[in-house]
Amino acid sequence: MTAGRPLEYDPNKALDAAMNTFWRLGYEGTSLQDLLDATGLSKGSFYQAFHSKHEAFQKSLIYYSEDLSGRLRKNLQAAKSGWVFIESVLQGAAKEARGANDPRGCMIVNVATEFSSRDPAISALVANAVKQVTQIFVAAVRRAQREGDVPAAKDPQLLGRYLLSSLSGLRTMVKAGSSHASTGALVGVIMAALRP
Amino acid sequence: MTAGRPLEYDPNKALDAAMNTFWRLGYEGTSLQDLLDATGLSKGSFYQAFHSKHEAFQKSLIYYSEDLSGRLRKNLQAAKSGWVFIESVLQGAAKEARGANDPRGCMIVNVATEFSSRDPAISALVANAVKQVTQIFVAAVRRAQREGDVPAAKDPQLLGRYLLSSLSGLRTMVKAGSSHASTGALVGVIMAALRP
DNA sequence: TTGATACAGTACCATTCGGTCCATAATTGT
DNA sequence: ACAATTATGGACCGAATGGTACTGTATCAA
Repeated sequence: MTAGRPLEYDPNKALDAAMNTFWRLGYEGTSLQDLLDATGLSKGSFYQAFHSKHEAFQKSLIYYSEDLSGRLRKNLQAAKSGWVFIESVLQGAAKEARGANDPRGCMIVNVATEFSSRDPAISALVANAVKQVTQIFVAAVRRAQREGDVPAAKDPQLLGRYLLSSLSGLRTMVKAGSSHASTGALVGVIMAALRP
Repeated sequence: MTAGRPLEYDPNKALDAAMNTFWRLGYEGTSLQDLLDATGLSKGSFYQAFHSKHEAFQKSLIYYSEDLSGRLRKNLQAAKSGWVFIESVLQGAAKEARGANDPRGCMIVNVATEFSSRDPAISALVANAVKQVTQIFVAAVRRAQREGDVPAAKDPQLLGRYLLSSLSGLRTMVKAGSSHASTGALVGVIMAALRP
């Protein structure tokens, strides 16, 4: 009954390319042309795949945060301990410190910064993504408490949010031009707050 | 020898208006029309005062960071103690949590996030602004050490940078939609890292 | 008065913006 | 073979972009 010419591009690849462009340049900073160049699609195909720039952006944001959450969850599972997981995530962010390639930071944070609360749909996506990631950090703290690296008396919810906040602060420092040495040392201070 | 009709607008007011617009909407997000509306200038006057959008943006950023540094320095001097100063700055940021008015965050952070290292001139301004503010936090930590609220053995430079990082993390959480209750509690955790 | 400057307004510029439309090409089930 | 369905690239769209230039007119110092 149905039929039709098959797609010549990989929809997932296209989404990935679009996402990376938005990640790098922000929403306003990304022109339609940038997206066409990145995805390799023609205008027609682009508007057939995503129906507008705005929708492409939303899909990109969802794609990014699901991918991020997935990787974090996997890393937490695979990690030797909750403590080590937390430390490696923070150090990973610190290590992005600027070389030739400019650090893109976390797309969720970038979007939150660019849009604030101006766009309700975007705000909801951001809030949801933050919730997901927070839960992972909370889980990591709980595990670290079970493993004896973090005092059981502390509030894991609070510490989880603290870690997320610290992580995005770290990323901002990196974007603002801090050296790797500088940001690396910060990780120790951040984690000291988890200790008795 | 020279002469001419005097300015009818207050250049400082115009700069202030431009700055606030950029602060709210970002560089790409601000159109020339937005600037004309905000400053009340005609196109002619605008290009006579600032010579381009980009230049207006740079002046706005400088104006913002000098104003910020000035206010912070004054507050530090007037504060009862270094500790109290630090706490009030952090609580101030936490208190911006979203009501009807969307939080604008810190313009320096917004700019760093929007531009990353794409624009060297902007990067330099950001780096300089960060340095200024960092020094104020370092001074606050030093004072808190003298006053006995922070152990003398700690590295004030490191703690100063930690505070700035934490502050911008906090602001990001606010922008991402965290409640006041949530961010307020974070301040305690952040400051715990300064304690023995 | 003269020369210099600044004003508001507007007409204009090329370019880019996001987005639509359509004629053609490719694939399918019948 | 054929109709139905879908993808493709490019022509085209109106609006907005940042920026220039030019009008008069007003206000000053010398």
